[in-house]
Amino acid sequence: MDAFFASVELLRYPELRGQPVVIGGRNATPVLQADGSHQFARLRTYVGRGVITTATYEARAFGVGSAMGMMKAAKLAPDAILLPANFEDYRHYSRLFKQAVAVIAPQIEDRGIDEIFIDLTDVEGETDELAARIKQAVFDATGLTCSIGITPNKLLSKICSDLNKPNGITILGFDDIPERIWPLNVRKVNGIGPKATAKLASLGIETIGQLARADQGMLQDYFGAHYASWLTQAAHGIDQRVVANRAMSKSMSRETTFERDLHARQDRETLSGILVTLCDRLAEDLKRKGYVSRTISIKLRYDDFQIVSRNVTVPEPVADAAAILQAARECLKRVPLQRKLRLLGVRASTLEVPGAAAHKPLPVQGDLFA
DNA sequence: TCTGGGGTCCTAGGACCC
DNA sequence: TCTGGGGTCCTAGGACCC
Repeated sequence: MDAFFASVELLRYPELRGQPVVIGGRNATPVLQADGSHQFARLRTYVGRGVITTATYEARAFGVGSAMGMMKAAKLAPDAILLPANFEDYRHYSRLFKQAVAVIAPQIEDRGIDEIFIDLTDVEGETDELAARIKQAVFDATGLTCSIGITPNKLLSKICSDLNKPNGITILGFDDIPERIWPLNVRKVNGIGPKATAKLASLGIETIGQLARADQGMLQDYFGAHYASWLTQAAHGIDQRVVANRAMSKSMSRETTFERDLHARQDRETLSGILVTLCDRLAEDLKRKGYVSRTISIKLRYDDFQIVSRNVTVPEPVADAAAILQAARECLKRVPLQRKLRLLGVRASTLEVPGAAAHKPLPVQGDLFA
């Protein structure tokens, strides 16, 4: 989806169309005026720790974008309109667009709130006509635009879906790789993040084409055999992964960054209240999905941004807030609490659906020596 | 007064079992 | 002058993604 959160907000506030708008923070709810219009906050008035989750393309023209600190963004685009995130709305539109696509092509893999992989192998129709149909269905259901890449596999489609944003269609075959993929920066590959990009740059590798030609032995020395081999395959556009409809979540979590850093002793009451709230919310989430959990974890971020986690496996799966809280407190006892804290989180993993027969995945036929 | 919140997958060591 | 080979589960951290 194109600038998803911001685009959903524009459905509600169409008067903001064409303006730089950013989504983020907690307390920038527009105020309804007596004349029926809204008073919107400007980015320059923002004080606090938030980051931008989404920016309209007009805002991006100022150099602001996702994950940028809002204080920094305010310097680049002080007059941009600031709106708080409404995740309920986004989840609603997320369901709508996914359902609309599913009518045309049922084989779908979820990639988060605003993105999916679609297997079009067995769907009738010409490629370009299919892309147009999908975009139209999404628009009819939501009033929102999306961008589509159609290629032989997930890796290439992910790259291509980004090449013609917003409202774009990119169709590409293996033969097009040298011309259209190899000039791109390695960072465009899903799975090459900031760390790997920096390491590759230090080896003189900037583009996907350079990566494709890189010496395998050198890559192995720097990245290990497994990742090195994946890098080379990726650079050649090779990706055998299937579009998999995952039925169950692996984990669910709730976390929060505090308005100011808190100390385990001085701010004991405040922290305790936050922990209780997080456990309550997590329990709600689990119950809504019908999950129970056997592993409860806590996550702390210290004021120096170091992250630590502790987890405990409980003898019987839990879903209620009190049991989660108890497990979380067990974990907290095992973590150093000298430094001030910036973030606290609680996670439930090893999820099960009570009553459902324990589902063991079938062993995959090995291809190891083929 | 840089740096959110929700996830997935991988690695690696240790305990423990047969 | 020893201490195999296979497996599972648990824990902690890290890279990466939306």
